[in-house]
Amino acid sequence: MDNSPEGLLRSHGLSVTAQRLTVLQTITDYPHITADQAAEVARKKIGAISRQSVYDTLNTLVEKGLARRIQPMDSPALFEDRVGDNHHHLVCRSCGIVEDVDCSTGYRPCLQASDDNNFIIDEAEVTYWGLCPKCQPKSTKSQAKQTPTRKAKS
Amino acid sequence: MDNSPEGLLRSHGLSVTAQRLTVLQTITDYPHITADQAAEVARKKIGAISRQSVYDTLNTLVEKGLARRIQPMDSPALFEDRVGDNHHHLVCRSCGIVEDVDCSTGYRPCLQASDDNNFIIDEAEVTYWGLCPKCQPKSTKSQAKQTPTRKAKS
DNA sequence: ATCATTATTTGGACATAGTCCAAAATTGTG
DNA sequence: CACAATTTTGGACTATGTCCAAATAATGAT
Ligand SMILES: [Mn+2]
Ligand SMILES: [Mn+2]
Ligand SMILES: [Zn+2]
Ligand SMILES: [Zn+2]
Repeated sequence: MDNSPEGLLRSHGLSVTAQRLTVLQTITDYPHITADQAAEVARKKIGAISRQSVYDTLNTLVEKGLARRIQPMDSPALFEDRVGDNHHHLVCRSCGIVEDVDCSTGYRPCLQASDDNNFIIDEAEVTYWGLCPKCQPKSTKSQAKQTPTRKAKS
Repeated sequence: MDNSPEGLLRSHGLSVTAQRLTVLQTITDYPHITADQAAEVARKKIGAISRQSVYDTLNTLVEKGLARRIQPMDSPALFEDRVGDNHHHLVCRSCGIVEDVDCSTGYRPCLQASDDNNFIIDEAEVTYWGLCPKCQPKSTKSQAKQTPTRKAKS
């Protein structure tokens, strides 16, 4: 009924547990975190939590619409608590950092397919690939030798 | 030098092997195929091919720009030979079928991010999610009970 | 507060997709 | 044909995630 984390869980029919509260806090603190990274963080906060519980919690949060899962190529799934706005993502090919981008047309689905092939489209998922500021060649200055982890496509 | 499959491989510095020719033909015949499915098809054509060789060939083809890899959520990587046009994809949440969609603005990157966060963007990857014609509720008629394999997001 | 019921958590096994590696086979070259 | 370089093979291994049944914890009703 209130808007505390506890109330948020209860209002979605979920019982309140230390594990869920911790995972929920974790994806708020660290948007675009992997399940295993979230487990690490959660363990620092509450001492122990099973891997399965982290996965269960994340899956439940996604089901209930309290979290969103994205899955950039060559990355394990990433979780965030920013939901409902169908925002998009910028991914750095070199360091893998993920940044949010507002949906340019505001609402989901935000894009018309040039031909919808008679599909009923409910979502347009957009991933922008490129180089983040830190990973960009620094023109004249001595350039840090980056080993790209994700190669640009043809 | 010519435009046979053999010439295509040679012109990219690759030696010509039965395995490569077969995998190349396979992704032409079956766009959006998985590595394991491609292995199955290839085996029917030439009797035997190792799983590793299929993966190696597909990776090499992608590196050389002769194939493209896409990775819809909850799916293994899919390969196709349609390259260089940065086209997009429609994915059915129910049956998983993947269809091509032309890039609406013609050239890559085809979309401006609303804020590029100072990234240098080289590609905009778009995946449209929805229901294919076969998986859509058939209004009045008796409706096949579909068990969606991929749930719609909040 | 205590109990009973239900939901959650745990750890271990299992599944899938993919890579690493060294030996064997094949390809391209002279 | 023979040699060197490349590719293929099969088996082990890794990473990410799910399945399962037993143990534990949370909720609702006395
Ligand atoms: Mn985000
Ligand atoms: Mn395609
Ligand atoms: Zn970067
Ligand atoms: Zn379908």
